[in-house]
Amino acid sequence: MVTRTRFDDSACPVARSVDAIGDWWSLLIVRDAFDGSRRFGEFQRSLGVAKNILTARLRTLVAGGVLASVPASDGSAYREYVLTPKGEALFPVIVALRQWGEQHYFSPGEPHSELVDRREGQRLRPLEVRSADGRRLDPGDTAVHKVPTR
Amino acid sequence: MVTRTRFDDSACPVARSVDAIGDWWSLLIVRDAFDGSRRFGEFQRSLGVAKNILTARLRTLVAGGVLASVPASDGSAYREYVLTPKGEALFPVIVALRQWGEQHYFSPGEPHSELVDRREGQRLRPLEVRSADGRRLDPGDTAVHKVPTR
DNA sequence: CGCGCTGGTAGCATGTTGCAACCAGCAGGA
DNA sequence: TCCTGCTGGTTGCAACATGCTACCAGCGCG
Repeated sequence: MVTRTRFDDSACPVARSVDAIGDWWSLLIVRDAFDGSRRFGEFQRSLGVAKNILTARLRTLVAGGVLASVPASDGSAYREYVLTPKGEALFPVIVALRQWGEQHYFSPGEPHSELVDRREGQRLRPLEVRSADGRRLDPGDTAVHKVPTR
Repeated sequence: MVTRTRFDDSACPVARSVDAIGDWWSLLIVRDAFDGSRRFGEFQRSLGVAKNILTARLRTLVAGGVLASVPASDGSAYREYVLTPKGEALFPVIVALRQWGEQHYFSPGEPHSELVDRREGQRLRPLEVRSADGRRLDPGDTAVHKVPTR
């Protein structure tokens, strides 16, 4: 039932993304999906979310094309939830949130889960916003080009 | 009153970020701050959010150190809300959400607000997740290194 | 000194969340 | 075959959060 958007500045891609994801639980579900969770129970245990909420979120994520519901890979009669290409495209969003959290909400040395490069086992390089010709950009180097309402 | 976290997998930086931001409105407030909004009324008109909600969100963002409340720059007795360095560090998060929205929730050619490089006026390069040694990484190239609960 | 603007509060209806209980299908064991 | 436990839900209800509307206080200008 995501027919009506909650945020009416509909020309802004950020608002549409936010509306498409739905809520924070959905984002954490996506994070868990990146971390390898596939089954209802895995998400439920990992998140500690109420089952009815999880049911609803999984449904809207599937309806929104972020997750797909596929037959379980272990041959059982159950289903699994896997990221679609559109869901995988959320990777930079999750990484950005992760890096911001690492930076500002952990004391130095405090243990936390880490996202590492599978080949080298090293932590990732911080995300960088770059211009079309490759210069690093800070917020002040950018401007929002508002579209005329015509 | 963000004393208690809503998400208990507290070793995950993503969860902490999500908890620190609070809700989607807060994220859109931050987006507007990047776009140049500073005054209560600007946020309110831009977002269409109820004023009591906006009041609460601005307060928690200030309490969380994402925004700072400073005397108005025009000399009036009012206050303005500006991003702190911690708030500015959310830039990649907003850019990532924006790019995902542009990619998946607009028809080609559909008008929308654009974030451009101020110097060249060009749209930004898509964010790229890279390893420490600079290789581009897809989700499958990474793994979450869960921390032992000791 | 009156009026409008900004930046809020207060009260209330409604919607959403979360908890707990319940339930159906499948699987394995005795 | 029946018992038992696990997975993946659904349902009902109480509590909380949201959003709307009305109201209000301080500033600033004429």
